[in-house]
Formats: sequence, C-alpha cells, structure tokens
Amino acid sequence: MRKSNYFLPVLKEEPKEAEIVSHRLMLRAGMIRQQAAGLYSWLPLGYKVMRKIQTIIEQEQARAGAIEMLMPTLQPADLWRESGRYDAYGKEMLRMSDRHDRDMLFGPTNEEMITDIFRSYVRSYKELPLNLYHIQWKFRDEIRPRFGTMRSREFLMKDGYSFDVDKEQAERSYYRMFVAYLRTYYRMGLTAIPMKAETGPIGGELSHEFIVLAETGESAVFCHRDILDKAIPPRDTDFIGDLTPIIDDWTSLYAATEDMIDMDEFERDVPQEKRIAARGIEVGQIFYFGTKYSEIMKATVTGPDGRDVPVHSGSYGIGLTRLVPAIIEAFHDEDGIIWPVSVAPFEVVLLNLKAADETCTGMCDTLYAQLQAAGLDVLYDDTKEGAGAKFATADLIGIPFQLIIGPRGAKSGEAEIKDRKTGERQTMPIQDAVAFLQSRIEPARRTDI
RNA sequence: CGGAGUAUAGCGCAGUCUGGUAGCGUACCAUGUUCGGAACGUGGGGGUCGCAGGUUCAAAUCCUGCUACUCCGACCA
Repeated sequence: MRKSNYFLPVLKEEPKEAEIVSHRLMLRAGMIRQQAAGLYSWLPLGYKVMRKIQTIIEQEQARAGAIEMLMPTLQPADLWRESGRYDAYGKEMLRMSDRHDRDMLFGPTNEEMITDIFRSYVRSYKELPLNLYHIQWKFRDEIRPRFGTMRSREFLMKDGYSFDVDKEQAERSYYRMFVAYLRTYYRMGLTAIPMKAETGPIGGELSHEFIVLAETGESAVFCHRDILDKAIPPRDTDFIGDLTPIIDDWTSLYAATEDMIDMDEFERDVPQEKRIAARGIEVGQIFYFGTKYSEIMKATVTGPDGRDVPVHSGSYGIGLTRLVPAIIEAFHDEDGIIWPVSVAPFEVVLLNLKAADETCTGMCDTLYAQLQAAGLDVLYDDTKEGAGAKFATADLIGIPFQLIIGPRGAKSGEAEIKDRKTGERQTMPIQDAVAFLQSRIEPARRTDI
C-alpha cells in the first residue's frame, strides 16, 4: 500500500481524553475514532490489525475442531425470557422494540440463541461433540466505558459453545479450547496465562481466564514465575486424543486472579522467589457450565441407552476489540507501538526519505514491487514529507521493520534496515534487503509453530 | 447511579473573574528555500464560542435549564 493512497490520519499531539497508553496510541496512530461514549469506528490501520487477529483465531479454532458460523446482533426477548436472563441481566442489556412493538435486545452474548439452534437440529449423541462459534459485535451498556476499546460498550467478541453428551466429554471439549487458546495468544506474540477464575453471571463449575500481564491491567493477578516459560502445545497436537497431560501440566503451577486468590495456598505452593504479583488484562475466558441452559431450554439428545439427556455445554470467549489495546499495552515504547509481526498492520514500511530525488524514488518503486512479489505486507511511504516526519510516523504506528532509502544510499546502492523492537539498524547492499527482510519476517509470523 | 470536571477552528489551548466586532500553537491551502529524526520564510482559508431561553444598547463572558464528553467509585469480555 502506498501511503499517498492510504487513509492514515495520525495525530502529532496527545488527545486529552485518553488515559492509558494503548488508548492514546490507538488514537494517535489513526486506528480508531470515538463516536460516542464506548463506541468506536475502526479506521483502516486499526481494522487491519483486528482482521489479522481474527484470522489467527479462526485458524486455531479450526485446528481444534470448532466450526464458524454467524448469529445476528439483535435477538428476540422471548429467548431470554425462556432462560430467565431477560430479567436477571439488568441495565447492561440494551433493550429496544421494533415497529410491531416486539421486545428485542442487542445481544450481550449468545448462549440462548445457540442453544435454540442446537435443540432445533440435534437429536442424537452421535452428532456430538459439537463446537460452534461466531465472531460478532456485542453490546453491553457499561455504566462507565473507559480505556478506549479496552472497555467499550460495543465490542467484537469470538464466542464459542460446545455441546457434549456428558460431563466427561464436555471436559474434553473444554480442554480442546484451553489448548487452542494457548496457541491463539502465543501466535499473536502474547504470553497469556490461564488462571482459575470465577464463573460470574454466566454460572458454572470450571472456568479459566486468560491473562496478559500489563501494568495497566484491570485486575491484580498472582502466579508462579515458571508458567511464563511453559512451552506452547505445537501445531500437530492431537486434539482428538487425550489432552489431559497438557492441561495438568499448565494448571500444576499456581495462577489466580484477585477474585480467586487464596493467599495461604499461593504462599504454600509457590516459593518466594518464584512468586509474581502483578496486574493483568483479561483477553479471554472459558467456562464449563454443564446443563444450565440445556435443562431450562430443553436442549436434549438421545444417549446410547435410548434415553434423552440434557447436553453439557461450555462457552469460550475472546475479546477481539480488547486484544488490540492489550497487545499495545504489552508492546510499546515512548515513540509508539511495537507490533509483533503476526498482528502488525504491515510487516515492513519502506521509507523513501527524499521523494523529490529521482534516483531515490526509482529505487524505492523497484523495492516496493520486489517486497510485494516476495509476499511481504508492505506500506510504502512515498509522500513528500520530510525524513524526520516519516521516521516519527513509522515508529508511532509500530511497523516491525523499516526499510530506509535515502538519496545517498540510493546512489551508493545501500539500504538501511531498522528493527522497530530493538532499534538496531544495519546497512546492506540494496539487492540483499528483500531477502533479508523475508528471512526475518517469515519465521516471526508464527504460522508454523 | 453518587462525586469532580470540561465544552471556543481538524487537534491542543488562551480569552470568561472585570460584557464592547474571537485569538495563539499546530494542522490545512499557495509559494519559495530546505531534505536522515515531526524543517524554515512569506501569503491565505477555516469558528452559529455545546444547545435553548433570559438579562442588557451590547453576551464566548452574567443568570436559568438542558445535552454531550472526561476523570474517581460501585459493575464488567
């Protein structure tokens, strides 16, 4: 993409309303625009990041056997009356009526709707296990939205629902999502720690929150240091097989949020030098809630013994619109964002330091074509801005690699490459630059791990 | 929902106390000189001063009501 043809409204000055660093940087980098309290437009750069996150989620969900679909944002109130949550949910639920005065709501989640779909079609245990998910906008009328898209009212969430014939099978489904989540966050460059969690208003018995450590995190968290270095289950993990050893390994080390922390247990199980007490951002949560909805909404299947049983379910959420700021909270410095390659809006930015210089521009045009041909996602700053402004913008929007071509280098055949993360720069013959970038970027995509 | 603030050009702000033809920086447009870390000069365009009502010869400024947004608390993917 040529920057001259792109829409990238970066701000030089600090927006006054933004409190935390990710919100400030998302506004300054031209990723989002606030339209009302807790409502945001996603501008091209921000949306591109979210699409990359979405693709990773979809790939890892598919690997774990979950099937993607799409349910509507608006839901009929009757479905929620049936589960009893229409009255239980309170003012967080945005309610409205249509032209025929039918009570509707903007869905804050989809347990009722998916249960309705399930009970309409599935009759036999032989069709199980089943795990259906969608990625759709939700609305919760937060009393006080804040921190940009970290805590917005409208938010994009992946929510998945598993259906199994009994608790044992349901636990296996839960474990599949547990492993899928570990892989999903890792592929985004994050270290997300599964922590024992409260089951909250959704209810249930077994639940983990996935937490990214960050100073600006909303909740205090406690864990064993070694959990940060645990190996992620590889891509060839057998999701059909028994995942219990992986789960046991991950849950053997203490990790809990402030809601669930048992200090005596923490201090007993974790040696002092291994204790981490920090703050964290929740980027996902998984639940097993058994037959909570299937019983009340009569979602049953016929078991092997010929008798009807209510299905055992779990739900699995990942907040996409929260992940974007969470990644920024984890990866930034005083100059701006530092994207992990796998979610970066562009993998490399080509900086033509002097667009007025014919040699320089000719060289850059050639390189731009070569970078694209090499399969790299490239932003080409072909504008007439000064060099300083280009550097500042490139740093701000956090593209992992900068390929810098100045008039001197263009003449002598030398290119400079800056690694945004380390700040390290190296000079090399221009004809080597594309291959070098390829060798650095391809493994960093984490598509083969 | 309780407490505290803010609202003046795209963005950041001054002007309000003490009423008298709306300003600064930046961004934008034109032009010239620059050109490796957000360059400089000259010229230019852009504002129903959040909305409504009131006081006054005269309101960004004083009074009343409303709305939106932000921060602190309780709530939460």
